[in-house]
Amino acid sequence: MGRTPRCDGEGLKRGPWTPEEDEKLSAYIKEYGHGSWRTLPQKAGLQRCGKSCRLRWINYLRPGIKRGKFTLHEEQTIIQLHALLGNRWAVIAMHLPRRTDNEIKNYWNTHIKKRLAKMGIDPVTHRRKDVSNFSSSNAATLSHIAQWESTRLEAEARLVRELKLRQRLLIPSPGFQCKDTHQEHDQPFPPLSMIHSNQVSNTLALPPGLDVLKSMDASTPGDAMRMPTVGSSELANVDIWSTKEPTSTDQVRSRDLNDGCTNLFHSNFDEWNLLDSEGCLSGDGDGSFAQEEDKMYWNGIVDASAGTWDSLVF
DNA sequence: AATGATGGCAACCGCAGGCAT
DNA sequence: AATGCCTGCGGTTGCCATCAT
Repeated sequence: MGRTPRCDGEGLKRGPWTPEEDEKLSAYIKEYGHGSWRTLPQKAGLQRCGKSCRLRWINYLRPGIKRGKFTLHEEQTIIQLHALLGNRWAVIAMHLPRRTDNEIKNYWNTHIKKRLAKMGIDPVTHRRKDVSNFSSSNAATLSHIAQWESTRLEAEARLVRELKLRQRLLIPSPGFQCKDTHQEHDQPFPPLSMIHSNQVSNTLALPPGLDVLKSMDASTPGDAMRMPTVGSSELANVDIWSTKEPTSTDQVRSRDLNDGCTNLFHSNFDEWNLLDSEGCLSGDGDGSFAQEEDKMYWNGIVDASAGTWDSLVF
């Protein structure tokens, strides 16, 4: 494997970007595209290394980037996907259009991680840290933990179900938009007519970010016992039959499936009515939740996952 | 008001994988 | 097959603003 050149070239600037540099970079990319990042700085008249330019563009200057407070939907998507995927920020970012992996990573490290830890939930495993600790904790905390756990399991089960359903049908979920981590573009699935006429490949690759599902698929009995269940009515909510005009006829792309998962999450969150006028999380913006708001927040989780613990059907 | 502690976030570092030669 | 380049990713650092004392 090749060696990565360091950004320590003679006369190369580092550190915070100035407005002038931003303007140069933006203007150049808008005019010519980024092309090779290595050669871009020279062409654009910047005393930066290509890597620095790329980072600045992707995380800050790229059009359509959403900044500021995370919405409840976004936060829940992050938490649930992190429970499934771990620190795979790039994959998680695919589910949060217009957010960068760097921003999500920062938000996790500075807000969510701390909050979960405060509640006695291990941010790494998404499980209770120590049962004995909770024997003396108050009922509200216990309730929150239980809610969190049920929601985590719910998310896992939904992903597995969705995957299995699509594998069984050998079709992807249509209507979902394909969102590249760093470049938004729509790439809907081909219509069923094309699929049925074998105009598209039957290949359904497991999304790279969802490799975990492979192991879950062959889960141990113990793991299976953790899986919550879902009635057939929920499957009906998965809109697998809607069609859109195709732009791709080759094969199902893994990230499309990823996005399907996001929609799945959001289908539950739509029931919530906990957002402020801007659709943002309650709170004062410094990451701390008032106790009452926190209760509502987590109660929303349990509401969303209520009634899904029936029989296990895959 | 001064100073240290803490939090938030942009940016950097180094590794890994894909691809071309 | 080996090598090198380019890009993407995740972890970490360091700066700056805010808060606490």
